[in-house]
Amino acid sequence: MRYHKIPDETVRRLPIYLRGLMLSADSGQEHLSSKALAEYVGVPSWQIRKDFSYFGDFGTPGVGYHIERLAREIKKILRLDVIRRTALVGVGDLGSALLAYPGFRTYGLDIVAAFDVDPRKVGKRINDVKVENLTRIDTLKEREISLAIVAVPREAAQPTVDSLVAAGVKGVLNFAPCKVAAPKRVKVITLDIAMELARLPYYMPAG
Amino acid sequence: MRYHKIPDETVRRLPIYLRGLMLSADSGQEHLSSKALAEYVGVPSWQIRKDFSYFGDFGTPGVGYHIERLAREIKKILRLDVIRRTALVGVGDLGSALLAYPGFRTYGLDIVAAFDVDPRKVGKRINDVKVENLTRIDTLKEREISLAIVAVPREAAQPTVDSLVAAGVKGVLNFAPCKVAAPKRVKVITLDIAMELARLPYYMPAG
DNA sequence: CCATGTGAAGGTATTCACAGCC
DNA sequence: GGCTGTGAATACCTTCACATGG
Repeated sequence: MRYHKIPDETVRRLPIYLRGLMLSADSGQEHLSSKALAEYVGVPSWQIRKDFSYFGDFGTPGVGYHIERLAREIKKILRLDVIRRTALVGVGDLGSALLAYPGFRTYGLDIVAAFDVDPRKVGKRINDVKVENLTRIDTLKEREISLAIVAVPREAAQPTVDSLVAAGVKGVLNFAPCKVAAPKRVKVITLDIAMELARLPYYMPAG
Repeated sequence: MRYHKIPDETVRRLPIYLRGLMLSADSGQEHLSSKALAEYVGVPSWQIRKDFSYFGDFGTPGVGYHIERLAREIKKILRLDVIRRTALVGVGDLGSALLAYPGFRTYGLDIVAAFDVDPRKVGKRINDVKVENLTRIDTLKEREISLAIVAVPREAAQPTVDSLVAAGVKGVLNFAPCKVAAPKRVKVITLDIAMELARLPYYMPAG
């Protein structure tokens, strides 16, 4: 069943598979079965096969999937096969931590610019990135930066996203705990850390 | 339709509603319609009404929902009506940022203990919490700490969760980018920040 | 024989439209 | 009139079982 529309839930899982594939690439093996990958990532093997079936035949029956090839294909689907330069807005505690966070590299993503309103932060260097004044946000387009991470206080989130959109950004990862509006050509994913912690107690029996 | 089983997706949205209710509580209004709440939180009004319908009749036709009462009820459902003390393991960049993060308070959650293996970090005070040696993790039970946040490197995640489970923790928010195993009486939510950023390009048209 | 890929079945969540109530 | 609560319809996702292919 080639070239079907890929379900959102599958897209959500693709980065997990990619991570697993890259981890298992170190094992020396060239191929990997859906069952073995399932072990790595904690998703049932039939789910993995179903997910992969949405975008073509990449496995070999009796053998498994070619790790290298599958990883490349997933990157292509996720559009991680071209360089994606990312900007960070808001260099507070969380922003600084994100600047130092090595995890983005896993997916070929890099934070190459950082902005803040606070003049005391402007000019600082964190992890090889110089913090710039927020007013310079309009240089993003010419610098070919199409992704942004928003780590500003809640009140500043909407104006921040507005200026990012004006600067030509196409995708935003928002850490501010609020809804932000954007034209639908711009994808916004909001990640409210506290919210995730808040739904844990629901699943805890007692105490 | 009272006392139905609450769908997982509804549980996921409850903290959003709670946040919206608390924000709108400042408006001076006593009541709020599903439509008005929809504006605040960015979830359609029919979805909100459906979600609330799973746990009883809290609204008044023609008037809306009593903000205070609904907020209290949601807290009860999420089991946020009792004190939930939280521990943090791993006081690196991300861990430190989480210690300073004020957002948990929104849900009545507090980080009251922090642990790290690095002796240079032990003894430090961040945001009124003293960093303790990791070996003291076994004191969690007697200190009535049932939630934990894991912000350690990937390799350390599984052993960390193991010792948390041994120390009686019932819920874990894991920031390490990997699957972690735990007995099913313990709920683990893994939040891989880079993964969220990685699925943005998929939704971006071009460039 | 082993592992993939996929129709079909089953389950869950979203969306609609409207009856019922203030 | 306005807004809630909900059955019914729809869409979506998961799970299974097995035919197919190396």
